[in-house]
Amino acid sequence: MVNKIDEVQRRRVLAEAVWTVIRRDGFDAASVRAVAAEAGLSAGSVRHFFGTQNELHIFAMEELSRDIGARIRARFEAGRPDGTPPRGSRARELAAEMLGVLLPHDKQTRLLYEAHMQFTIKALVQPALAQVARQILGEIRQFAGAIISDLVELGAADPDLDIDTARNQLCAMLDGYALEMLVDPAAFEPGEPERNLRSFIDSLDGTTS
Amino acid sequence: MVNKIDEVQRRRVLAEAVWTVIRRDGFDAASVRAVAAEAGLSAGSVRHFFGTQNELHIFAMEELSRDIGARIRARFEAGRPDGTPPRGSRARELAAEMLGVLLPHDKQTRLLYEAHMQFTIKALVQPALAQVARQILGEIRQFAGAIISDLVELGAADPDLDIDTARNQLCAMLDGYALEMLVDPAAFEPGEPERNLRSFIDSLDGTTS
DNA sequence: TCCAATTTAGTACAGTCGTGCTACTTTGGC
DNA sequence: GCCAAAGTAGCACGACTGTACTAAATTGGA
Repeated sequence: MVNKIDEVQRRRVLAEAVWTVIRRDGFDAASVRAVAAEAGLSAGSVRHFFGTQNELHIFAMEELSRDIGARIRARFEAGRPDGTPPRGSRARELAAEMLGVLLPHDKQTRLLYEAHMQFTIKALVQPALAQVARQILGEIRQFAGAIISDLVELGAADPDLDIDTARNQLCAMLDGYALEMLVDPAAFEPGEPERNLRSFIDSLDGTTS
Repeated sequence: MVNKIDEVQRRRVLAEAVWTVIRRDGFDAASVRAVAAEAGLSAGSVRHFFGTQNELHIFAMEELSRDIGARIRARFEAGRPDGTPPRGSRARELAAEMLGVLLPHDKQTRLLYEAHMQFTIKALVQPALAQVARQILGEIRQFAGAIISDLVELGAADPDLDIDTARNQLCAMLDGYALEMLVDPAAFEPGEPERNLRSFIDSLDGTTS
């Protein structure tokens, strides 16, 4: 075996090249040649790791999905360093902070979301991508649901709260803010989406705030 | 003058052909030839009404923006047939109903939004489209703001409500629901987004519901 | 009926595309 | 040093692209 290069890593590099091209020129600009050039390879070499362009696209989107999922789980677990989350007002504050991981406020998150949105919208017309798109949205939904459930369990939210409704509202708000912040970042003052998210979380508390 | 065909109408027809192609295969599939074929014309004929492909794309997006704006204004005015909107709980109910015009629940709205999203995401990588994209988002923002303001003025919402915050939350929720409903319509039960929107509007009332 | 302006159709050109294919270079085990 | 496998580069093919251009068809006014 003369396996000099790490295939897994190489596929990862190519996936990231797809993201870069897509962020710069959109999904359909991610031709085999353009991705190869971005990664500093030849088109023939790319074909050695991905049989078809579609395979490359799907892998790149799945890899992005894995990245976003990992970000979410990392943030969720980091919010509970000692295993026992705080209660009351502090619990809501922490919840809002954790939700911030899903907003494109810093450069890195923004880059991630630009590619994510390009993939997601292309998935509307390319069924092979639709499954992955739904998976990412499902991950966000699950994350939001866990946060809401926790708040109720901790007594930091109205015990009579309709969890499904609150989770769906929160999800929509997250996705909507992400979209709006990508399209028109100048429309928001720094920290504004985060504060509004916090405000929503606080409103889940039945007692008068 | 031998102006036999209506240029305005012809440009509208071509814009709609752009929407159709974009909904079916994505933004970049809207080539001059594909749009011409969709409209039943030749590429040369399309070029007679639009000098370049970019001009065609921008006009198609602006036309869509105008359509959405008109839908919003029509719904807003239809909600006030006698000029004086109702008060209290009925005011909130009406507000939620009006907001429904921005959700892709029926076929026609869905078609409109599929094209809208394709344009919007492509605008992330095509500055010439970005201005139109921000304009549409601004229109939604203005609509949501007007509804919130009305509720406060009518005494149907907490007088101490932070209007900007509520408007931004509502906007994000609208955009997010629209996106999610396009990507994964099966994730929502019939009328669920509308009910959740209503629930949010109701929560703006300071008094215990 | 006929002219002239408008509209349409079609062609041509220089690019880029995905993919299949072949030849070349590199490299680890012997 | 040598060989075989792995990786790379590059070409060829047919198809599609935007745009420029020209010739044909259409049609209303005189």
